[in-house]
Amino acid sequence: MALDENIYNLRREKLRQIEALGQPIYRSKYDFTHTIPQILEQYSGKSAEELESSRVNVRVTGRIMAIRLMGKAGFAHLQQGGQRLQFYVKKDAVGDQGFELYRLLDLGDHVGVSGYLFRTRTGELTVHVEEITFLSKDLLPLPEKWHGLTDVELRYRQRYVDLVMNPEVREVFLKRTKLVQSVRRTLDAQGFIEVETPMMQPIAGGAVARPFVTHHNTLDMDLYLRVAPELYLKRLLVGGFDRVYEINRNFRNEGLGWRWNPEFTMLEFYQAYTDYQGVMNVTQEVITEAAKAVTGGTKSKWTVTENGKEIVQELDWANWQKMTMREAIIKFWPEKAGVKPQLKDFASEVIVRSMVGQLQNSGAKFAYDLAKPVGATIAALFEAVAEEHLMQPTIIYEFPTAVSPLSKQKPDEPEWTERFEIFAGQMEISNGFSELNDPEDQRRRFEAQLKERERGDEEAHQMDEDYIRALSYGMPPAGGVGVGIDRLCMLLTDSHTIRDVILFPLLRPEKNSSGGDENEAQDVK
RNA sequence: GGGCGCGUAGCUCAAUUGGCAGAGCAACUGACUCUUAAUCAGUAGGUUGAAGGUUCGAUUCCUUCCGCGCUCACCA
Repeated sequence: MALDENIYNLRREKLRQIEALGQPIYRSKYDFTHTIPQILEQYSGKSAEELESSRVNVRVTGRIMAIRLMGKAGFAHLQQGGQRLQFYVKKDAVGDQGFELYRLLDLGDHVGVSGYLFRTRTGELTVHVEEITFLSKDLLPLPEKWHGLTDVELRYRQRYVDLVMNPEVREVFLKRTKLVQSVRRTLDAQGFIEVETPMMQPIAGGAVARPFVTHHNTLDMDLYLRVAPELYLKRLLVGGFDRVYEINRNFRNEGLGWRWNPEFTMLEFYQAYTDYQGVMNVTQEVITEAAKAVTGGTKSKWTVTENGKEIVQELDWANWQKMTMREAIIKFWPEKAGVKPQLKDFASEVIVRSMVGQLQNSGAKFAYDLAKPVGATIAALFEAVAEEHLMQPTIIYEFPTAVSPLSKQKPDEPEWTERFEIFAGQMEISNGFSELNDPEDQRRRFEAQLKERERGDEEAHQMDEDYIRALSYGMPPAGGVGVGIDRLCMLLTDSHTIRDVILFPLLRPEKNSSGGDENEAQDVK
């Protein structure tokens, strides 16, 4: 049983006693004159004398986070908007009934107090209460007051308690809101329009990932939760919306981890008549502005643990590193793997395979599949060799065609595409490219993906005939970008798990009785 | 799915080679009209995640299960 029944029942009894005092329980409104942050902002600078000479009457509400009773008087702290304000209750000032109510209050209760501001002997700004109004009862005990709630599972399962107890958690989510607001502001100012495209799609396209499946009863059809909005946004380019964006959830039926949650928030935007270089610039601006909105500057802290030691890195969001994927592999080629490859080596499948051999002989962990096209092997080399070194915001550009089914090829090198990704803090946070708009080329790419699928690659892209039809009506040249909002938020708030930037991350279902009940155990399996 | 670690009161944590399961906060009773980790006196709160095993005796050792965390794999 998750509830503490003793305390719950005691507090219900107190609720009855409060009702007996003539206070409506669970009343519907309270007219306040200030929020606690407003009072702190307006009166923190006022001296005791100033407050005394011009009496400031206030009505404020909040949740009681600390309470001290001393016979016929008492102090308590109210919390609202992440901030706290003390109030002082004196039996002489609130009367017998008012003081009886005060005696029945518990940590966590919501009250409204009416009175005037003063400073205590120790100088703390405090409300001298003349009337106290009961607003809502906390029937369950809050966590212990100075350690707070640290159990990570409880923090995620009961985020509401986490938010009450841990101001820094509240702060992260406020920053997340600032981030998203900033992204919208930057794109709106450049004439982008925000749209909403289907979350439920008959074909899960636009990214290579396993989808969630659901079913519509009336139409008796399976639908996929989208893995990306990409193909719909590009249909809008065909339709004449030249600058569109969407900030919304994507769903990928894959593992959970420090940077993966099955549903995550993605910004995607598309701009007609420009290429990957054009949208790269927009993306840099969007991210730099977001960093300013969240941190006030262009730099953010990123704490890395190396060999048990915490090292604080400073990520500079106004200073972008830039290199091609091939250059990155060469630059970060490990010494123990022998001679560095050269740019021209990537054109030879034989040499790329020998690079794989070199890397494996050096003992590096390296997952690859030689049955896949050579481009996929190069991308795997990049991940194995370079990704862990990409700490500062870095743009990696020119990706193999084999792993870029929706990107336009480089005119002079058809094995490579006009595509870039942005990395920071060893995470991929963005992916963009010149959009493939040749319907026949697109059909061939889909067909190549179908072969991968037949080979057993469940994540290979499906054929989307309607998308090809849309392209056949003519899509303007365009660049498009996706930005992982959760990961960007992690980087800007020094959060090292995606669960710390998602209010309600996915968790295993909670058991409704303690212990290993066998029937339930089977259900879980 | 593999490896490592953890699970003790509502919360945060103790408990010697395996020898009576404890503290602080929260709660309850009482005292206290400027406290702020309020203080003081007292009270209550536990199937030590679950099941089984070894043992005179298990929070401690073993097995299985459940849950959580970290990590590897998967996730362009």
